[in-house]
Amino acid sequence: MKSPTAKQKDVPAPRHQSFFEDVWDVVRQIPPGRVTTFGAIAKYLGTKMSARMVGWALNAVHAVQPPVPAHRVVNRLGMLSGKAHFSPPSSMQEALEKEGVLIKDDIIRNFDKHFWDPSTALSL
DNA sequence: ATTCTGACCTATC
DNA sequence: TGATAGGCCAGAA
Repeated sequence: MKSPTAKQKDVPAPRHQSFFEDVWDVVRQIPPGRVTTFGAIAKYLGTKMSARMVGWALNAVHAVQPPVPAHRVVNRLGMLSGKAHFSPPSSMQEALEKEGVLIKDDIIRNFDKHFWDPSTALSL
């Protein structure tokens, strides 16, 4: 049944999930000990996607469920750009080191080695 | 309604 | 060689 005058606000059935959810979904698929970049996620979602939105998506991760391992997402240079947004900031580095990722000067060592590309991993 | 910013990346001068 | 501008979507003032 449906309410004639109801706006159906409890029916969150968007044709395509918000861009944010798409990003979170990809980030959640990042295996431990691996890291990815904003551009990689953006490119995987679509060329029309800009890396900027990926960052904004993670910006709203603070109240999303299930939790998103945003600490595995870094910029193309492998530097913990979002480190300052963690609580505490060192939490991001600790989380990565805990998974076996060496970090020096807020930059991931062997970044290309830990680099996890969704287009390749989730590649059809 | 408009304006601005935001954890980026790529291209061009 | 470095610096600058543009691009994309969403949320807040």
